[in-house]
Amino acid sequence: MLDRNQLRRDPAAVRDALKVRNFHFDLERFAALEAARRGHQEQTEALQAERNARSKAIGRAKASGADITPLIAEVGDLGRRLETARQQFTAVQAELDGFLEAVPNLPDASVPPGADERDNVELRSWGERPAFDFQPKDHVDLAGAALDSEAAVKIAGSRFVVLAGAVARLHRALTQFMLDIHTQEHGYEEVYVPYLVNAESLKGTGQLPKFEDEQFAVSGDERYYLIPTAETPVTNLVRGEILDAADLPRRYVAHTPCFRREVGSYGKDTRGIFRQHQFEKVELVQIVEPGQSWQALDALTGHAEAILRRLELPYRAVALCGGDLGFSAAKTIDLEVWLPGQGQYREISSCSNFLDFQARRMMARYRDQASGRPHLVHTLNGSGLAVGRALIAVLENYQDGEQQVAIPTALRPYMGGALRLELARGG
RNA sequence: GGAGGGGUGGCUGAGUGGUCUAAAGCGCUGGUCUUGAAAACCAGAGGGGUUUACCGCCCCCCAGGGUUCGAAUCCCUGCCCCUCCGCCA
Repeated sequence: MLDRNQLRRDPAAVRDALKVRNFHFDLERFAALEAARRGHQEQTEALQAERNARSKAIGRAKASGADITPLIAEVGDLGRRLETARQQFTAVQAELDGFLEAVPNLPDASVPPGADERDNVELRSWGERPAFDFQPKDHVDLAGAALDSEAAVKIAGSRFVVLAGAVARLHRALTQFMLDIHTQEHGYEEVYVPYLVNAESLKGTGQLPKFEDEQFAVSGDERYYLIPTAETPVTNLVRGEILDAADLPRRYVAHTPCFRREVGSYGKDTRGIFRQHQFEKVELVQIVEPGQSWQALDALTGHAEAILRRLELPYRAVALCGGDLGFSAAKTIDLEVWLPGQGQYREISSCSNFLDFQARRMMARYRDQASGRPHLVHTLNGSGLAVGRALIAVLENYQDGEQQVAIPTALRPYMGGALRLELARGG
C-alpha cells in the first residue's frame, strides 16, 4: 500500500512513477473517492460528536434526578442520521481501500525502464561456464529413473515430481547446506512456519486481493491458502507488531515448500522440474529500519550469491526492469544460474526491497528511539536459493558426459562424503 | 469430538447500562534529593484516523453485527486461550 499522504500531496508524481511499470493510476477516480471520503468522514464524525455530547448530558441530568424525557425527545432522529452517514462513509472507505490495495509499489528511481524480462539489465556475472567436449544433457536425462514424472502424474498431476535415491538425497543436502550457511555465517535465525495461511497474511505481503487466482485455496470451514513462498508466513511474523528498535534488524531464514497455480504459464517450462506446482525454497527475510533497507538488499543478495559461489555454479545478477517488477517490490535483483541443459541463464533467486509497502499493509512498525513514536519498518526478502532449481543446476553443471555427476565439494559432507552421485545408467 | 472457564493498557487486575475522561499495583520515562545508586516524593506516558500544522474532534476494552438517547458492561455470531475427558502423528 502506498502512503496516502504522499498520494494526496502529489498524485501526479505517483501516476508518473507507476508508468515505469506500465501501470495506469486513475487520477480522477482517486480524487473523486478521496473527496467523497473526506465529506462523509467529516459528516459522520460531527454527528458522532453531537450524539456523545447529548448522551452525556442525559447521563448527568439523570444523575441529578431531573426529568430526562424532554432531553431524549430532543435527540430526535440523530441516531438514524448518524447510521446513514456511517454507512455511506464505510462504503466509500471500502471502495477507496479496494482501489489502493490494487495499486503496486512505486519503483525505485534506479529501476531500468522496460516491458518484460528482455529489458532486464545485467549487473555482474560470476564463474566460468563449463566447457564440455560433449553435448550436455539436461537434468531430466541425467537423473533418469530418479526423477519420476509419470509417478507424480498418477499421484497428483502435471507439474509435480517424485524424486528418488541419490537425487532425493541431493535435494535434501542442498537444503541443509543452505540453512547451515545462512544461520551459521550470515546471521539469520531459522524459523519453522505454517504452510497454510489466512487471507490477512497474503494481503499483508501483497498476494491478495489482486492475485487470488495464482493461489491454491483449501476448502473447508476455514479459508486457508497454501503458501506461494515462505515470504508470506515469515514476513507476517511482524504484522501488527511494534518492535523495539534494538530488535532490528531481524533476519529470518526458513525452508518451506511453495505452492503455485502457475496459471499464466501453460506450455512454459514443461520439461523436468524447473516450474512446478510444489517446490522447495530456502527463503531469506529481513525486517530493518527504513534507513537500512538498500544496504540490506545488497547484503541479502550477497548472501544468496554466496550459496552459488560455494556450489561453484556460474551465475549472473540482473536488475529487473519496470515491466518485470513484482507487485510489492520497489526494486528486485534476480540471480540467474547457468543451465547447460538449456544453454541459458535462468532465475534461481529473486531479491527484493519492498520499502514500507508491505509494512503499511501489515502495520508492522518499530519504535524510534529519538521520537519515541512508532514508524513503519522496511521489509526485504530473497531466495537463498530455490532448491529444485539448485538441484537442476548441480546436475547439469557437474555432469561428466558418462551419465555421472560429481558432487560439489561443499555438499560432500551432506552426502556422506561421496564424490559422485549414484545414478542408474541410461535411466 | 464432549463438558466447563476466560479474552480490559508493557504485565497483574478492578469494573455487570450514564463524570469510564477505564481504578489500583507492578514495571517504564523525566524530575527533586544524592558523589552515584537505591528508597522516598513529584510529574509523565497507548494506538489509529482527520488536520499543512496546532487546537480540537472521531475510533479502538479479541473481531463483526445488534439493542439503547447512551455499551468495556446486555444480546447474537465468529475467532483465540485455559482446565478436564475422549481421540490422535
